[in-house]
Parts: sequence; structure tokens; C-alpha cells
Amino acid sequence: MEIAKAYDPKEAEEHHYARWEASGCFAPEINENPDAEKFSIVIPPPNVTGTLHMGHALQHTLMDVLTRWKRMQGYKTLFLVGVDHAGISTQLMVTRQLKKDEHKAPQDIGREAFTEKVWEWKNKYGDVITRQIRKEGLSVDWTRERFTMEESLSTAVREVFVRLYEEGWIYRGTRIVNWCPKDKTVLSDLEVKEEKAKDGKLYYLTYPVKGTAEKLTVATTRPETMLGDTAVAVNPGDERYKHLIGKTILLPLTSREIPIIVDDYVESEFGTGAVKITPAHDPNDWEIGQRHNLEMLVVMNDDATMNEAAGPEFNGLDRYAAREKVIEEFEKLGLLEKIEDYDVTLPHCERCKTVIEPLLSEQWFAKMDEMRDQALKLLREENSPRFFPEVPHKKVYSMWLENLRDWTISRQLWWGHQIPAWYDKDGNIFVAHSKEEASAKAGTGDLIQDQDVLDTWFSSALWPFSTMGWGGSEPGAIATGFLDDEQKNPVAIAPGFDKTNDLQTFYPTDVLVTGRDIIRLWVSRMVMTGLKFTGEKPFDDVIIHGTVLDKNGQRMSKTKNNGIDPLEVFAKFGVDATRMTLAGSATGIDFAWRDEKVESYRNFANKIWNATRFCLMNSEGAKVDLQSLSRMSVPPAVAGGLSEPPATFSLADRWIISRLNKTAKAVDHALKTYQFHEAVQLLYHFFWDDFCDWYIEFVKDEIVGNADILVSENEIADKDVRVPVARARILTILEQAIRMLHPFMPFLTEELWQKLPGTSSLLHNAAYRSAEKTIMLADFPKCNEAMIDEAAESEMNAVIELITKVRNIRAEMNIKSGDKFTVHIAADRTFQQVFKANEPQILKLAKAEKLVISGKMDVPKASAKAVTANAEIAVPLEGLIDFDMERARLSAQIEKLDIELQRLHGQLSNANFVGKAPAEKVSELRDRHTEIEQQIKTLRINFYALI
RNA sequence: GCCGACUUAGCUCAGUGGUAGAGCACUCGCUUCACACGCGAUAGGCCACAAGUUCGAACCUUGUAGUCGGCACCA
Repeated sequence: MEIAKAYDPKEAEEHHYARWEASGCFAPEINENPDAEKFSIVIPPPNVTGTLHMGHALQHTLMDVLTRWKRMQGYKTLFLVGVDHAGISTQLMVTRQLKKDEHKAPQDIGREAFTEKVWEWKNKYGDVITRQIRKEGLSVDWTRERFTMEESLSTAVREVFVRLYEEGWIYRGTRIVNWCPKDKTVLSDLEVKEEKAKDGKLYYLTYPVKGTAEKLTVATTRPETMLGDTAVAVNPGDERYKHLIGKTILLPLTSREIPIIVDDYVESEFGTGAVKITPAHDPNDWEIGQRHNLEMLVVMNDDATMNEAAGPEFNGLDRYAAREKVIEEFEKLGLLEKIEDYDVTLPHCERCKTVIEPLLSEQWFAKMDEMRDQALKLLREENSPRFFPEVPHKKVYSMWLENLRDWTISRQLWWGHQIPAWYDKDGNIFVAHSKEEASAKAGTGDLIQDQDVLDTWFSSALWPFSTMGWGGSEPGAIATGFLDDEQKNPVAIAPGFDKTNDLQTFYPTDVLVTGRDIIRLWVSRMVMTGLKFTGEKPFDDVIIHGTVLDKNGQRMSKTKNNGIDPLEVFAKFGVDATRMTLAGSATGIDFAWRDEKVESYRNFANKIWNATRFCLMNSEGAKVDLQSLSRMSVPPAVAGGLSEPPATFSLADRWIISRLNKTAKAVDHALKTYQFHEAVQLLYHFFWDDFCDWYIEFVKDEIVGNADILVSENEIADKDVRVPVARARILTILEQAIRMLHPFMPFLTEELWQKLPGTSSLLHNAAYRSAEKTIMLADFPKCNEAMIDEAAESEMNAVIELITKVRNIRAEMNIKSGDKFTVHIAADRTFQQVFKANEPQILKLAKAEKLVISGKMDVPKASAKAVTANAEIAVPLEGLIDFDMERARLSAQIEKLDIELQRLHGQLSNANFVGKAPAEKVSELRDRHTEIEQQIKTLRINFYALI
């Protein structure tokens, strides 16, 4: 069979995904083994407004590698996919569109019509990210796709809210909150980003003390808030102000009189030692206000303009205009002491970058204390979740939990889960699962539901179990199942999908893969709610991946416009090459994006393609056959025709099979410890260096059918029998390698595997025997310890070293490629045998025409020389050799070895080393010392022979 | 202010208490019948700096410098 000369990823990417999906390979139901262990992962749901970026691609690749690997091992695998409704982002997006299309604001059309619009938008544009996920090749179960706003998940949200409320963990209260004046909503601390202000100023305002000629100076970065001052505070121990305590201030620009109070919060050394107190506009001031029973005077509206309480002159002014005006007025009054430049960091809205205004506001809060304590207990007692890498994430996680504050969970938006609380005419609150239930509680149907929605992260926090049908049953009980809102989000249910079983089967999940920025926003909250509502931790392991940076090591951002679009990279180099690049960078470490890196994996993909091409071109009469890798690989009929059981394995065969098994073992270990890059390196090295560069070259003549094959000395095998055996063997080794590569390079490997003769569902893991043939379900290769052959590895290494040294002579002596020569080899009996047995390969790969193998070197002076660990090599080059050049070559080799010899000598003559180092180490170094000494000796003899 | 990470070949990065590795780039040579997205052969590093622990440190400890993060505070 012949295939194209180069790999074209596009074709494979187009064909296989749809087929996999259609044949149910992604759904756990494909697994026929009733006793199969499960493996489950939930995707961190991307925003419905999102488009794929490199961070997703990295995260998704790691999850898919794990899932495909486990699936091939016969685990009942669920990789659950879904999308987040992304409250603010989505509302902003639809608001913008509404303005553009209909020149309307949400308020113009009302809540119901607006949310209807959002659903329309979602149904029309909300699948961008999921289509992109398909392109990535993710083996997610689309039959279980979830959306945080669908009915079943909303049920879970309401259940959690009601329970927490009833237990007293959720309350409504008036606090200073982070207010975004542009989005006009409250934000949690985690949605606020501190950023340095460009030209921060500190304003010193002077306040006259009533009944004296004295004045008191306070400093502030937000002068406009002085309109809401209700006290000035000093430290109780501050001698400067002692006599003023209890007196009052005549607050300029207002007609108000405010007290001078003492509070330990004030540091005498800082600023002027006197602090203006604005309880309604600053969190610290609010606390002081609580302690001293101060008036809370709100002087701003929700759009950060000043309100009536700020006085008629300021009413309606924007906060910055008001700031200017306050300064002007103070200046006029001679009360502005000074303005200093001041480094100040200001809170910004994560979404719209507007400066946050701390504001007194009535909101819903969740007290996390009980859940926090459970999470901390889990961490301390069971070290769960385990973070990979553990440093520094474990600490970030635990420190945040330890200092956890109440969570502001309400948002002044329309898009999201509306808070299940109803108010009667008197303002009494009834929290319930539905209006009916609330009415029953209230004894009246005349109720109005709370207008706010919940923080997007509230529903995300329930993701691992709400997606699996959790409906509010008691911890540990079987899920009650869920209902889907069919009008809005119809979900196809796979045949055999038992709605009530998912939670029981797949929860808790095995591993979570996510970025470090949401450890607190999301990971911690999943742990807390998971423990409380299911009685179990939602996952054991948390892999925190690194950040993909641009090629200059900068973070990718829209403002810098330095983002790299994964889809463009897919188009240029293929999905598989991109996945290899992402999986090939060390877990948890940031790395700069380089197209060159992808290019090298693109080349690797092509290498795999061409190695397969070669095997297919020479596959007649053979097929993939696992028996061909075991010792008794010759069919009985043939074996019967020979007098002895045949030694069918050449050195190269034993070697590559040993390497294959070692690689399987190492890959398994690497993946178990989430060292994805380690697995990538192992597979790359095995395939390219071991399999292509050496094995294929060694057996090429044999499988092409050019070579006579020696069975034993003087006995040449029957080609008709031997060639197919050799072909089956190379096909099988290739097939095993491709299987191991599949989790990383799903498209290429499927494309090739389908073409290999002899592949069928019989090669599937036992759990998938009746499924349609696909490499996705092939059994993942396991190490067979019996096939690890150290003798073969060391003998093969001797042959490789020999060939390399001869090639080196050829290159350094400038011998034309067409010129053939004789190679003399001196070695001990064992290695004489080894070299003899591999003579045809050595001749071919070293481009020599004759080998002279003996126990002692005897060649003309005009020879190029080299030594290996096991042999002395000479190539007679009468007339071609330049003695000066050869001497230089030899002395360079001697010099190199001598440096090592000196170091070894130094160590071995150190009594401390010999006395204290492990005996094994000492003898290892002694052997090495002897070996190098011998090599140097040989090289020296050769060197002096040339003088 | 507190905490953390990083500093290894020209570049991007692996790595280990005892011979320093890869990919790309560079140099030289190959139209070798799977692959020039290839083959072969070189070259290139006192593993940031200093001190300590150790028989032995690039690896462990401490300090210094640079780079980058996170958190807190901000009258």
C-alpha cells in the first residue's frame, strides 16, 4: 500500500472527529465492562461569550490526553463538557448588540424581553466555543453537554441557596461593597483588580474646629467623599490632638457639624495623624462608624454622580467633577493645605476597567465559615486536593481560605440565576425553591421576587455535581435526576444513559485541570460546596497549568494585541502538532510561545507519517500481530521444519522491543504523575531516534526483501517465510508506538492506524470489543518486564557507537560518500560476535565495504583510529590520510577523555570519598576510570605511531 | 510591606546530590530507493553571583542581584 508523501493534517482532522462522535466513542456507555473503574473529568466551563485562546488549548489538551489514555486502558471514561452563562460578559455583549440593532437599552424593553434576547443570542452565537472544542479533538461526551443556566443546574442553584439561607449562612445586609458605576452592579473582591493609578494625588484638607481658632488637617485621595464625612478620628494616644477630643468640626462646604473621635485604627505617624471618616464610602471608615455609632451618609448615586445629600452645588456632578470642585472650593476658603503626588493603587472592574467605588449598599452575602472549615480540614488531614505542582498553589489556596471573608453573591444584572427570595408588601423575605413555595410560606401570593441575580461563580461552584444531575438530595444519597428545560436547551440523551446514575458513577471526579487565576474563584468554592452538599470532595488532584506567553515572554492580552489564535496555529501546523507543543511544556510552568516549537512537532508528525509509509510500502504478506513481538513468533508449521527452535530475534529486534517496553513503562509513570512533557519527550525520542534512525535502518534490507537473512552461521533463511515475519514485527512495533502517541496526536494516529493491515476491534481494550474499529479504544500498551533486555541494549549501544565512530572518521577525514573502505575492529570475543552478527548493517550504515574483526589491531600506519567502550577501530586510508590532521583528531579525543580521567582520579584518590560514598558509586567510578584509561592508552599508542 | 517563582548552549526550555540534555538556529557533508517537514557529522555551557552544609553542590541552606507573578495596605 502506498500513501501520500507528506502528512496533510486537514484531511484527518475533518474526518475522524465526526465519526468518533457519531459512533459513541466519547460517551462512557461505549464501555461494555460492567466492572470497569471509572475516570471522570469536568471541563472548566468556558464563557458562552468566549472564543478559544491558547490557555484553553493547553488546558483542554492536558485533560484530553488523560481521558484518552485512561479510556484506552479500559476505564469507563467521562469527560464532561459545558459552558458557563458568564453573567456580566454576556449581558454586556447583548446590551451592546441591542443598542446597535435597535438603539435600545435593556431598561427600554424590560427584564423578560431582555433575558429572552439573551437566550436568542445564546442559541445563535453561543456555540462558537463548542465548535472550537470539536476542532481541538477533545473526546468530550456531547450527549451530556451542560449549560449553567439550564433548568437542571438552576434547580441545583436554588436548592443550595435555600439550604444555605435556612441554615443561616446566607443573609441580606448592608455593607460597603465594590460598586462598578458603569455596570451598575456590585462585585466580589475577586472580580476587582488593583491597578496603579498614573497620577495619584494626596490632598490635604483643613477642617476648622468649632469654638477655637484651631484647625485640623486630614489627607485624602478622594476629596469628594468629604461631603459624606461624619467624623474625624485620631489615635487615642496622640498628644497633639488630646485637647480636641470631644470637640467638633465645622465641616466646610456643608452645614454639618461632626465629632472628633478616637480610634486605634488611626496611626499617629501616618499622614497628619487625623483621618476623615466617611462610613458610607470606605470599608475601614464603615467599621469605625459601626464602633462609634456614626451616621452613614451616602452622598453618591449608583452611577458615581453625587446625590442630593452632597448638597445642591454638587448634586448631579460626576465624582471626578465633584473632586475638582471640592478642591476649588477649599482653595477659595484657604483650607487647601497642599496637594502631593502619591502612588496609589485603585480597584478596577475586572470586566470594564472602570474604577470601583466603595459604596454602602444592601446586598446578599454568603458566610463561608462552616464550609471553609471543612475545606481546611480536608487539606490538613488528607492533603486534598493535591495540587500539581504543589508549590506555590497549596499555600495560595490555604492562605486564602484562612482569611476568607463573606462572599457578596448578589449582582444587579438580569442575566443569571435570579435570587429565589420573595418580598411581601411589608418587606418580609421568603426564600424558597419557587414562588408557589414562597406564597405558601407567606400565606399570600402578593409577592415580588428579588430583582438581583447570583454571582456567576455561585453556579460554577456546583459544577462537578450539578452537571451530573444533583438535585438536592441528602449528602451521599443517589441523585434524584434532573429535568431539562426543553424549550431552551434540549439535550439529547444517549441510549442507555441512566439519568439517575451519573452522580453515583462519576462523582467525585478524578482530576481538575485549570489555571492558577481561578484557584480561589472556583477551585476553593467547588471544594467547599462539594463537601457540604454531596458529602464528598469533588476531585482528588488539581493540575494547575502554566500561562502561555507571547514570544517575548509577555502575557497575551487584547490591549497588547499579542494574542496567538490557536485556530491559526491549527491551520498552519495541524492540531496534533499544536497539542504536542502544549503538552510538551513542563506542567505548571509559564512558557513563551514559539512557532518554531510547533514546527518541530509538525515535522515529527510528518516523520511518523513517513515511517508508516515505509512500513506500508513493504507490508505485503504481513499484518499487525502482537505475537510477532513474543519469542515464539514463527508459525508452528514453519518451526516444525527446522531442527531447532528458531532464534527469530535479531539483536535489533530484541533491542527495539526492549526500548518499546521501557518507553511504555516510563510513559505510564510520567502520565501518572502528570509529567506530560516527560511523556512527550519519551515518545518523541523513542519514535524518532530509536525506531526511525536505528531500527528501521537496521531491518530495512530485510523487510524490503533485499537481504539474505542468517538464521545461524551458514544457514540462510527462506525469504518467503522470514520476510513476512520481519514485516509483521515492524508493523506491530509501529502500531504500538502509534497507540502510545494517540492521546497526544489523536488525528494522525487514527489516520495511520486505520491504514495498518491487521488493525481491528480485536486490538481494542477488552471493554470495547464490539465497538467499531478505532485506535481510540485500542488497548494502551503496557510494559512487559520480561521483554526488557539489558544485554540487547548494551550490545546494540556498542554497535551504534561503532557505526557513529566510523561515520565520524568519514566526515572528519573528508572521505567522499561514494568511497568505500575497510573497517578493522579489535574487540573481545563477546563483542567480536556481536559485530559479526550485525556485519551487514554495520557495512551499510557506516558505508564500509569490508569488516575485519579480530582480537588484536594490526593495520598500516596510514589509518584513521578511534576507540569505543568495547572496541578499537581503524580505517586504513593509504594515500588519503593527512597525518597532521589525524594527530589533531587523536589528541582532541585524548584531551577530552583526559579531563574526565583527571576528575575521576581526583575523586578516587580522595580518602573521604572512598570512605564515605556508597560502595556502589565508588566501584562504578573505578570501572569508568579503568575504561577511560584503556581508551586513552590506545589512542596514545596510535598517536605516537604517527610521529 | 509580605509571600512566591524564575535565572542552565545564540534562542526557547527540560533535567539530576556523583559523566550537563532537547528542539530550533549555527558550521561541515549528503539528490542514500519512508521522509530535505529529511539523513549524517561537528561546534557551542566554570548550570546568575557569594557564602554555607556535604567525601562531593548546577541540584540542599542562607544571602545578593536581576526578571516576573501573587497578596495586603494605602488617610
